[in-house]
Amino acid sequence: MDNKKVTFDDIAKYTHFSKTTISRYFNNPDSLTVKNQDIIAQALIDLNYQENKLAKVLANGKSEFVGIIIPNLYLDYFAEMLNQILTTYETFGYKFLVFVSMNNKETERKYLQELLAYKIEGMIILSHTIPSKELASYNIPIVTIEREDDYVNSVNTDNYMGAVQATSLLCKNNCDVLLHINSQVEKDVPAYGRIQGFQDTCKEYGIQHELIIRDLGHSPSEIHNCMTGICHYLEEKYPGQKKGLFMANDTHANSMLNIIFRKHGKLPGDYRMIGFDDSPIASQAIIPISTIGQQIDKLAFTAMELLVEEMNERKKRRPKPKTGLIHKNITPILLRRETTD
Amino acid sequence: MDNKKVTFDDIAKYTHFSKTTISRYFNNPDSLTVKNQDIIAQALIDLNYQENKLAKVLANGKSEFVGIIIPNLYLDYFAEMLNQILTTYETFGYKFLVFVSMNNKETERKYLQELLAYKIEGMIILSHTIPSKELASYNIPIVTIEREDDYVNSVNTDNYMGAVQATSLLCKNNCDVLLHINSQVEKDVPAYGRIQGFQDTCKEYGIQHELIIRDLGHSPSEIHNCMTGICHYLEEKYPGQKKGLFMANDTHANSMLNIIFRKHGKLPGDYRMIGFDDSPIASQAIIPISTIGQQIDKLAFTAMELLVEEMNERKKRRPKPKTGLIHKNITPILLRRETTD
DNA sequence: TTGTACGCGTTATCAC
DNA sequence: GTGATAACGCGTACAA
Repeated sequence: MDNKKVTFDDIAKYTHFSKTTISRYFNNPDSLTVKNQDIIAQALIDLNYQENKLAKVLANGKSEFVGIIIPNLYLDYFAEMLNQILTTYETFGYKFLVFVSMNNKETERKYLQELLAYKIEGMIILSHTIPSKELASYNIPIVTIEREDDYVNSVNTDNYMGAVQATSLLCKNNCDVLLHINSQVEKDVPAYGRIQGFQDTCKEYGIQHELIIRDLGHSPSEIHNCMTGICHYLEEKYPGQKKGLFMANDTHANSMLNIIFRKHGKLPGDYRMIGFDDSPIASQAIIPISTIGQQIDKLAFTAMELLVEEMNERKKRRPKPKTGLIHKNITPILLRRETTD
Repeated sequence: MDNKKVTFDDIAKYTHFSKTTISRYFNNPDSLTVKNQDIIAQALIDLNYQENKLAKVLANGKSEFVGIIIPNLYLDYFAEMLNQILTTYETFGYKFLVFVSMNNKETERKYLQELLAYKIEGMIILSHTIPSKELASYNIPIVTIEREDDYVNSVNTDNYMGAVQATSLLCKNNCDVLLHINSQVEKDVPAYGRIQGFQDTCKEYGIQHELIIRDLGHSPSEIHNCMTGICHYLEEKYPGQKKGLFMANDTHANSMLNIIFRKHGKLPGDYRMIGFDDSPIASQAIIPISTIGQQIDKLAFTAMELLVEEMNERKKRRPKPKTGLIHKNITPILLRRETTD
């Protein structure tokens, strides 16, 4: 009813104990007699006490806040990642302050300041505009996921292995020529492994292949147009040959599949295709798309695990051992569906 | 470098001012001489000061926190909604503490307690397990989005109007029979308007129609199986007739479309279809799906607007006028694509 | 324009 | 087992 906040003082007066005892009831109950515990417990109910964690933070420094900066939520890779990170609350108890950066550097810096002002104990960074060197300079526990990580701890999908799996499968599907269609990727970001893995594997198999790097656009229609162009290109350049397409992600794969399917009324036998991510779109496509499934749950959980370790370290020893950087790799999973044999 | 936090006291000593003056520099700079402002500004840089908003909150009560409880993030309706809500930070400056509830009542209550403990100024609720009556009893500014809202302020899509638009379009497409396929929906949730709007409009047009209410399942495969069954049912019951399908959402629409398309190699002329939500899947489908687009950005912004008003009210007048509940409606937009004429 | 003193709600350090 | 009392970092009357 009343919004008047009841504090330890109120409880103390009500029970004729001191504030200290009330505090102990919460933080070290065993140091009170069972009887007195009951008295206080009852008082909490009578007075309808609600704890104030902010005051607690001010007093002991542990905010139990973790900051998150994520580029967006319309890519379901990010949405699902955030979902999984938030879910770790059940395990670790950390609360999350989340900011969507839209890939703007200045904006991100502003968000970083806000997060620091709220005394977050650590942060998880998924956006990629701020160099890891700068991130590291904030001198706060940080784990990045799937981005440049030269100066910070990180968790990444083993993109290289994923590409190897995808490329190998296409080879075993007896394709004549292998294509990897991707946009320009910097060499220092984990996703570059998809390109590297594709090339290495093709060479290892000694199979004809081509790397198609283009600006694939961002909106669905841009992607669609670009894929249409590439489709024409392929049919002219490799007529009659069995083409194995390793797409950069499931969205692109779906777009390409739709184009081919509408053209031929099916996925012709001279096309095999595999995507990346295991987005919902992959299984909801006109034909379920084979893909390399990122284990987003594991990525998220591992990231928090790593971060929690770091944060605990901060709380204990003064002389932090300053161990080297930790980069964890999560192996993706090959999901065979209907666009490969 | 050092993590020793520098406080107003440190700045005060460094500049030979008092703490109060430092505080004023931030909250009422004009009350200082320009010269002294500069001195303090320089000191902030020299000492590398970082503000502590938690202390500020404890002192003045304004946490600038808003709590969010959202069912999940794998439905992109929720993901996009969260995206849009978080984006309002640029406008209103409120930070968001977000919890994913997975539709568990006890879990949600626990989250509510956590949120209250962090002195949130208000909350936005998208999950629907806790009755609005209980929510209202927490006596804190609340806005719900698209859920039962008998006792709280809310923002909802005008589902009824959306259904009217969809149904009317199918009528104008000269369909012989109209079908609305949905799962069981409680009458007190806004989405029920889709069913009501469909029925009313059909009656108004005097057109043959059927309401198909089934448990449509949750996983993609469950949905697929269910849609397959319904498809058979329709083709047997309404052979040769032009069927206008108003699907409960785009995911269902896409699933149904895939089934029909794979069966006939196209969307036959005796099928028209329209979905709901304007999810990405709608435009990425094998044929772009006509749909009723929820204006998620407007829903989110309006919700925050409403919440901010409430929160400001709390900060000012003691005798809050206790005005009646506010339920805002956002009209959806008909998006004609290729599954309707 | 600037300073003093106290309050915000909790924890930590001593005592008893 | 329990209780004073001083932090924690900042805001805010009230003075000067």
